[in-house]
Amino acid sequence: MEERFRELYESRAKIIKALAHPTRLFIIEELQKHERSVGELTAMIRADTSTVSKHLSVLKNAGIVADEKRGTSIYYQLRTPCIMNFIGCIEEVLELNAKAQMDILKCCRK
Amino acid sequence: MEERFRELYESRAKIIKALAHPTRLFIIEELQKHERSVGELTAMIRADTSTVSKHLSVLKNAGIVADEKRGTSIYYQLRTPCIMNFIGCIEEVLELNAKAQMDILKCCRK
DNA sequence: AGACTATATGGCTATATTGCCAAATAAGCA
DNA sequence: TGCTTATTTGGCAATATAGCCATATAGTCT
Repeated sequence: MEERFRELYESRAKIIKALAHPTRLFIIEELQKHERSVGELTAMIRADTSTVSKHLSVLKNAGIVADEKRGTSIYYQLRTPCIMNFIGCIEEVLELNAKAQMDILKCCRK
Repeated sequence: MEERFRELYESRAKIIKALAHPTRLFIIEELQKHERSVGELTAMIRADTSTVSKHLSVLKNAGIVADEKRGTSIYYQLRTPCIMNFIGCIEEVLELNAKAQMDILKCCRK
């Protein structure tokens, strides 16, 4: 693997890592419907504000969401909705896994 | 966020986490072209065999790749090629980020 | 200015991940 | 059987991440 390739994969991995957390996946799915303020998200997630804020800043640093101050709150929105497509693929993996698990159960029971 | 939702996001995050590493992204891209043995991949990546083997087992546990022993080697293949689509979206994020960076540079220079 | 609200940051501990080495396993072959 | 090759596993040190608390910042309102 050549060096410049390694860098490309590194950049991609950084973005993907930003997606790789349950809370952040929730946030992304929520933002796809609506833009949301930190407070609104915090209420839905039921965690410390600071925790939610940190998750948002991870997403923002990765360039996945953008924020906009309006009135007294800061609203976050999804910057690249294509992110959602990819959830579909993850779901496909999960289904395959579940199916494989079923097969194991079926085959070894009479 | 209700409990059962949390579990769904948890499952998704596990899969995504398995993708979130440069070496594993390389492996996935490589497997999309070809199935490959551990040895072949190790040669391309130039890391310890044990390291590559562990990366492969992460991908396998997530259900992203499957392995098949044939002859003296174990060949790994991509189980859900849709994984590749999602790389396209990651690329889109990277491009947006780069563009934003350019804008910053342009705007603040005379 | 002072008080209040919304959000972000620093600091900390607990936990997870990475990558190497050494050792274990598994299979094929002399 | 013993040797060799291919791959996996265990152990360990270095590093990164998560989440909470306390604190800081920024803006609004009186």
